[in-house]
Amino acid sequence: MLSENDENGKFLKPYDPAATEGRIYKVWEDSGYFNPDNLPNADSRKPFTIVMPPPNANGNLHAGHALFVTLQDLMIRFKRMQGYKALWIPGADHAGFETQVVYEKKLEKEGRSRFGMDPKELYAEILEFTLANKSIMEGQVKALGASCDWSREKFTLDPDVVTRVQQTFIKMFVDGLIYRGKRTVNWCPKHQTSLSDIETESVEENTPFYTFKYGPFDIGTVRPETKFGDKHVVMHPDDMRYAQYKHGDTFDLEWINGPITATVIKDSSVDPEFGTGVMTITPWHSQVDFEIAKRHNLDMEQIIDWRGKLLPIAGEFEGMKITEARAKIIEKLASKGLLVSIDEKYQNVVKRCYKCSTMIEPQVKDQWFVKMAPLAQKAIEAVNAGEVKFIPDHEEKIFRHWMENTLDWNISRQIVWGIPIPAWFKDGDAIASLESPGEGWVQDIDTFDTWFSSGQWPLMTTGYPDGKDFETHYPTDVMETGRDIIFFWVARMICFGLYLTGKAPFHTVYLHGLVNDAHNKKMSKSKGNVINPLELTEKYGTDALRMALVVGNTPGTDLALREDKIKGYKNFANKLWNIARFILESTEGYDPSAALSENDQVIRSEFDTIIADVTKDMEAYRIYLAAEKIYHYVWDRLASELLEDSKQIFAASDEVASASRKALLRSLLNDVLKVLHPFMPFVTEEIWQSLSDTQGLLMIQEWP
RNA sequence: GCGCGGUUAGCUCAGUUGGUAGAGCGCGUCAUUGACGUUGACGAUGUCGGGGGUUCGAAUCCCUCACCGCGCACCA
Repeated sequence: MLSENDENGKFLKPYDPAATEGRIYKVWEDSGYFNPDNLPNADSRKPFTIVMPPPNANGNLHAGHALFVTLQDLMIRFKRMQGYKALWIPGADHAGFETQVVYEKKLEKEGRSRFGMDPKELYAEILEFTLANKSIMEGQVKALGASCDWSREKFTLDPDVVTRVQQTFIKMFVDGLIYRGKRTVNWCPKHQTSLSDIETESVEENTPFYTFKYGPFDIGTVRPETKFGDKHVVMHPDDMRYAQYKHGDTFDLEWINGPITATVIKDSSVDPEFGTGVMTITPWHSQVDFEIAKRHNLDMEQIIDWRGKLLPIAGEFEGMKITEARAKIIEKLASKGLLVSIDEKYQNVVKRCYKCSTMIEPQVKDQWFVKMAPLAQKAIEAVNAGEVKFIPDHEEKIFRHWMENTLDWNISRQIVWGIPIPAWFKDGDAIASLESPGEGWVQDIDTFDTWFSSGQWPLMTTGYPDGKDFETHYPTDVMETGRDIIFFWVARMICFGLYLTGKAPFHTVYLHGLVNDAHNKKMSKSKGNVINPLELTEKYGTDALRMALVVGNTPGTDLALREDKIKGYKNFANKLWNIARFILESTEGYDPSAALSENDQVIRSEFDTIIADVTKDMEAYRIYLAAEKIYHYVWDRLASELLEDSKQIFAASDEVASASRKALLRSLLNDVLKVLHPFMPFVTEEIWQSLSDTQGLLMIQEWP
């Protein structure tokens, strides 16, 4: 019998994750096996590689991080045990705009503002903030049991990454895939930067639709405050109602601030069915109008400044915020008898900044753009060829749909926190170069969209183009990440990978859903329903949290994280603990070579069938099923039936039957620990270390 | 407007190639101090969103409708 003073006396008490996990993690880390080069027979192993999505180093880990760490660690531990050279590369993302937004909020709380700050000073402050967060996050990733190779950890601002990202930019510029363009961009007046199309949210809103008298025409608009400079009236060339007006005709009219001269433009992009079939254009503040103006070579003028206030062209309205100006402008037009009608029920799509919900102001600005069409074409081809597979597979349709309709990507950001764009300007010329091309050239002060660098992450982490891991570990195997960043990240990684190496950076994309609260509502600070995963690991143990995140959680589906579910798996960890205790106690001095009785052989092969089934599920990434199957075997079959049955056998005085059963239980326990290890690494390793017939770390045992 | 999901037990969700419905939590009854910060046995609750079709057989395949969620979208 076990006693308190025995080496294994700990089994007399319930399993204590808090006293176990840190110690076990250190044993693993010290073993060096997180680095696959140190694994037994490393050279003959086939590589299996996962690049960890680098968490944004601007805050604590949230429940979504816990999910991806768990899933990826599961895959890695499974493959490592299966004999692969399993490499999981951790990292951290400086997360350009995201981090800058977080830091600006912090400044705001301190009564400071980034505007007016010295850019170098601001950069240094954010860097310090980011590095501090990065180190906290590393500790949190470890607490979740991540068996990633810390010796290969990368940060998106590592000097080699920065240089390589800049070189990609230059290469794309030379290849004609990046151009400098004066085009309509999504401008956030609060954050004072342009944003890509996917960094805006289109929200349908009720906005009154005004119709004004514009000379002989009635024109409609939802934005009267932009209309000061409108001097072109556009209609469809085939619209017979306006056949008497010829393209290029001019006419005089009374407008907001007095008489102006307007010109008739015929353009087939105008929908004759909409409104009166006539509109005026504001090319500087509307993408559509900009396109029309460009087609007809019309001049364009800025009406609203970068802060969202009216410029001198607005006359008496100069300096007013557009929101306050609108009502006053309508009032003035009405008093002049130019207001025809108001449709109060009009539904309009408004773009908003995805971070602050400020209304995006379209502005014309010189920016760097990536030509997406040729890149997207290659990506679609790769998917068609089966080079990249999506789990769940319907995500492929979503990917395809986006890729087929993708617009050029604005990669310039007017913020300091990011990788500098290696570009130089002189007399309207723009070129890409790391060094100054000569006298008179001025360096671009913009930085890259953070996804321009993270899009190259699988290349950076494996040492593209000639690093030691590139040959062995690129293309990687699985990209496991959130469904919500399929466009931001997955699509771009595939494009960059194909462009730079001709190979997609991974063959499988496993997309998980969101981790929501217990009622399946999205977690948010404002709702106060944010669950901190680290608190859960402290309360229930990491193994319990991991199981709760994994069981029944199908890829692509959101998960409702319930504390009672985690508690259930804490009980399971304890159940396993007590199974071990029972087996240890009742098989003392057993004979490992005892022959199994016929019945025990059946029991053994029954478990072999379960193992084969679990293995199949794991290989097909049906982790949610694999977890449930092994759980049920352990609890319902092994504990509830086989252990109970064994008590009878041990009580009867049949030496042969007892010897057989003892050998059976030990063999079942060993393999249960192995199969459960990827799911519940801590408790299984802890038990493994207490068994007399086992050697080395469970972590590197051969999968049964 | 286009696209993608979902709708299964009170709640949160599984159901891998079509073969008479499952898990966890919760609930009810009984037992047990046992290897078990309990656990075990038994049990109740479902016309698997509505309708139609294919099939010997449909939660599962097809069509259609409804509702919920999400993504994309330059009609002023």
